[in-house]
Amino acid sequence: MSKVKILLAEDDPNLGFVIKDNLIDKGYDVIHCVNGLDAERAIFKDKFDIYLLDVMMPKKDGFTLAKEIRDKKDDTPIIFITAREMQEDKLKGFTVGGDDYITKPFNFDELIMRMEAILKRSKPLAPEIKEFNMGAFTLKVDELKLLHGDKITAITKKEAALLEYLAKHINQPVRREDMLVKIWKDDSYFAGRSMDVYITKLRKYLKDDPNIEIQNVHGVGFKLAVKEA
Amino acid sequence: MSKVKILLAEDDPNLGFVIKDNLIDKGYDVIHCVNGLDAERAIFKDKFDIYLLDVMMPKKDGFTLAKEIRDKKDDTPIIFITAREMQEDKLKGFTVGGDDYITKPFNFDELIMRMEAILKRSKPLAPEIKEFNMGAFTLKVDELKLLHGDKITAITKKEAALLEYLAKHINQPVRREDMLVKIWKDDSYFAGRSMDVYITKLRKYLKDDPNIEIQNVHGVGFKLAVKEA
DNA sequence: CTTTTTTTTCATAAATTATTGTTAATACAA
DNA sequence: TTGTATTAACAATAATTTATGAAAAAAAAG
Repeated sequence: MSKVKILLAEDDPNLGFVIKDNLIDKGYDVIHCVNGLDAERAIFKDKFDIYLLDVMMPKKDGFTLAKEIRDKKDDTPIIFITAREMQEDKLKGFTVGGDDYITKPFNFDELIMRMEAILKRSKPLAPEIKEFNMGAFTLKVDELKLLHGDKITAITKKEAALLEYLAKHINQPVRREDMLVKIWKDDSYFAGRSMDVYITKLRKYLKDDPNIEIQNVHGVGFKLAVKEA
Repeated sequence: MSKVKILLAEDDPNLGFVIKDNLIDKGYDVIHCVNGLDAERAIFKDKFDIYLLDVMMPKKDGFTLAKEIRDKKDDTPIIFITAREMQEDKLKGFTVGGDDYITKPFNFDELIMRMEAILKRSKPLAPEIKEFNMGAFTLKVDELKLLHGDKITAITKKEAALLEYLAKHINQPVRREDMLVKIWKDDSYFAGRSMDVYITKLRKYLKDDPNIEIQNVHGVGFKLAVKEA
């Protein structure tokens, strides 16, 4: 199991460093942003396991960030940090999709335990070996390999991610938008064109088995269709 | 979706009833136990979606209950309720496998939101399949399929949307204007003509079963009429 | 820093679906 | 019954969406 990756958005330099150091000490991987805009950039660039967002920050507050995260269909856990013991803030935090709330000054162990409690629930969706069978093929996601009989094709990370998504929803249509948000993290025109290119590549890989194909569902997305024997 | 079932273990009769009534009011299914032993019995007898355990209770305290729950490999979410603002209690609660912690007196909305935040993560979200039966046909909205016996007809997004609308109001007239606004988002002359084309298409699909038809209701709209056997 | 691999962009073609135009049929009211 | 508005059906056109090769850019590896 690789390290848990945390985005810490906290503008108070002292508190921020203390939290960061302690978290790193506990074995977490921490990216520390000192204002809302930096945090926003990190959110759109990288993937984290949990967000620790200060509510009051210059440029962009924690609630706004949380809303942007959820708008991206990212359901990564969010814990808010606030200086005030304000009920309205707590409720607002949950309303924008937060998972928990911790008030400054806080006991560091409590933060750790709240984090662990949340991660415990959001993690189990990670089966150790990500392997999918479709028709005559086997996709080994982490090894970036596509197996067909004794033929092994090396594929790229994006190819694997896309095929994994299709394989997870085998024989049912998946929406373009969902795949783009999930894999490209960007539902734009060009991301869409890029995905089309990848669909073409995957089709080439899969054409060895006539029983499996990636069908287009016009105006909706694609479907990995397998004909049963 | 069936009701979320809560075990509430709270010995304070006033507080207990207030919480129970409020939860029931919010649409939850609540079993209320007034001491630790009753709660223990309920835990071993029934299955719940979430536990709300008071820490301080006669006969058996909340932490012990939590430990028993976890010992029987039940990972149902647990929220502790406590009267004291004691850090050690918080930590102990998490240590025995609790998910969250709420201190008396608490804001009821906060409890609800904390519960929802936890349930959101512990529930495997059901995709919710939109499916309609009409006569001998089954419409699978998201799969863009119309099934009739073992015959599967692929239909387009708009056809599916229109037929879904009609199916939702089966055997009752729906106004042209309503369908246009809902599906075409445009109640204009040409949108109306377009819809007529779609009605024609749908009629072709449905003509395999003489018991079902899209009737025109002159000056009003259409009606998906099914003759019962 | 250079090379190699991967990913994105671009241009264009192809496929599919949606809308519009036209004409005929039907229903309703006077 | 007759005139008018509404609806049906089909064909033609338009618009949108997707496919694909090749080139450019970006990222990773050496």
